[in-house]
This record gives sequence, structure tokens and C-alpha cells, in this order.
Amino acid sequence: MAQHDFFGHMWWHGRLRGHGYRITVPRQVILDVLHSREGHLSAEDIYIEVRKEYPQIGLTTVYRTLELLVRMGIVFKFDFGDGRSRYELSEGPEGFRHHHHLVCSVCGRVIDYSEYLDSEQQLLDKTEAGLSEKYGFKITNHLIRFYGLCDRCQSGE
Amino acid sequence: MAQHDFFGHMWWHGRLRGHGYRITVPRQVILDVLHSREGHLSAEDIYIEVRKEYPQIGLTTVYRTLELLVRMGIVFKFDFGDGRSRYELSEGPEGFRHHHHLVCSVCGRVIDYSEYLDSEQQLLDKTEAGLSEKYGFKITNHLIRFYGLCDRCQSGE
DNA sequence: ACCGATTTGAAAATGATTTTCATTTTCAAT
DNA sequence: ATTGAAAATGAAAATCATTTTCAAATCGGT
Repeated sequence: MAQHDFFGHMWWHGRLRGHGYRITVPRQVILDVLHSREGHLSAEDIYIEVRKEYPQIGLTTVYRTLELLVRMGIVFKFDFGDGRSRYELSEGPEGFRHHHHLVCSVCGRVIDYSEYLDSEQQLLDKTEAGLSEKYGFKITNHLIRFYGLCDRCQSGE
Repeated sequence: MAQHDFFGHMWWHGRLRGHGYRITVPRQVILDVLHSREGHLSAEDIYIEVRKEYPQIGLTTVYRTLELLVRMGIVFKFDFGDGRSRYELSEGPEGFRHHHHLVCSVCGRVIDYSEYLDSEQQLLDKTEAGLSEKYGFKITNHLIRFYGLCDRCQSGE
């Protein structure tokens, strides 16, 4: 099991090496944390978590590594408007499920959902095709987000 | 014409007054700028523009007014990942056309489009209904964005 | 084990946004 | 029109996430 996890997490080695980047301890620990803790993690969340395994790490390295991973498409960077960016693995070989977001305008709560992706997909495909042609854009990704009031915040308003 | 514009821009008076906010010169000038310059304006863009009409304004007031307008739904706040927020009128009575974005991952260029909104609307309606029910969310707004490489940036990659 | 290039980490710098607080402005009541 | 309390403003300082700097440590091909 630990063995499986170990090799299961190694898939990104090739990606990095292939681009001439080195496999370093800080990078490994950061990737481990991203794998172990799903959700929308801030750079500091990750920093705190990584320190448990590798106390000498610097916040700088966390930021640099995240930037690298975002650039390689391994990690997504989100902004939910609370002043700090959030990071999350885009997908592993086992495939983290792509999802969209519901954001509460009052309390800032973010809910992930993935159950309407199939019906959304048809539209996305059609729209992407049209946009690609019209604007010469090569679309690689998308972001869909609904804003509103979450159940908890509706009573008070 | 100036007369028409004048009254045409006054629609938000009621909105503010209705919430107990006062109509002040800085707020009027900021709204004027937002009306005159479509696009994705940063707080500083707006500050610079406002200063031409009202040089004594402070950047602080611009931020505060924008926050107020966002809270009232008069202005949208976007984050395209370049470190500064962008603001834009959501709609006037004459109705600025709602649009979605194409964002180039390489150069950061942002293209507005609105020609697929109709076909997107069906999906949005269906999804919103489902999400509202399942999560008890009262959806008021949405954000759709495609990321990719713009035509200029594809040749070099 | 060695070496050059990459990566790291601590500290300082940056820069957008927010807070503070004394002064000015708005507007309902007079 | 005048007044006065409450709201809004603006200058300066503070905040705080992120980036830059640079000397020391690490990586990986030899």
C-alpha cells in the first residue's frame, strides 16, 4: 500500500525530468502534500503541512514550486477573491475528477461539484470549437463558477 | 445628448439611496469613468482617469467605492491572475451585454466574447436549477472562462 | 567523489489593498 | 437657507501575500 502510493506518486517525475527540471526533496514533499490533502490549499497551508515532514523548507520554495507546477499544468491555481491564491492538483494518472465551483458571495464558502459535468460537456465542446475557430484560440482548459448565497447565508438575508 | 447621458447615468442613484448610501462627487465621477471606458480596468486605471475630472481624489476612495459597487452588484470584480483586480460595470438600464472570457495562458491577453451566450444559456439554466436544489444555493451570477493559447502565442510554442 | 548548473532558504523588497483618523461633505430636519 | 449628526473622504501608515536577491546547498551526469 505504501509501496503502491510511493510509485503512484512518482508519475510527475517524468514530466519534470522531461523538461530539464530536477527532482528535489522539497518538490517531492510538496507533491506529497498536494496528493494527501485534497481541497483548495493556500501557499501557506501547504507550507505548514510540508514543514511537518521537512521543517527546513522556506515559504519561498513553496511559492516557486507551485509556480513551476502550475506552469507545467500539474497544479491548478484558483482565486476565490479572499486575497490569497489556492492550489490544487489538476490530476494524477488515477485522475482527480475535474470539477466546477459554487462560491458563496457572503461567507466565501466554496463548494466543488462534478455531477453536471456531462451535460455541461456538450456545451463546452460546442463552444470551444466555435471560439477556437473564430479567435484562433487553442483552448486547453476552462473555469466555470457560480456565485450566489449558500444555504447557511440565505436565512440571514 | 449630454442631457440624455446625464439622466442615463443616474439610474444607480436610486440603488445607492435605497440602501442608505449617499450620492457624492467622487462616486459620481467614478461611475462616469466606468461608463465611459468599457473594458477591464484596474483600480489604478480608474484612479488615473478620475483624476482628470477630479484631481483631489484619493486612491483609497477609488478602492472603497469599487468595493461598495461590487457589493451592490453594480460592478463586477475579476481576477485574471496578473496581481491586480479588474473592475467593470455589470450592466446599466440599457444593459451592458453579459460576456465571458478567453484568457491566454502565455501573454495574459483577455478577449471578451458574447456570441455563444444563447447556447450556453440553456446549459446554465439547467445546471443552475440542479445545483440550487442539491446544495440549497441561490445562484445570482456566474463566471465562464476558457484558458489557452491565443493566436499570437501559438507560433512561438 | 567531482563539478557546473540548478535549486534552495533567509532576509529584504515589492506592490496592491486596507486601515487609521482627522477633516470635509451630504442631506434630513429645521 | 442653515444646522448638525452621520457618512464619506484623503493622506499617511500599516498590512500582507508574493517576489526578488544572493550566498550556500543540492542534484545528477561524468
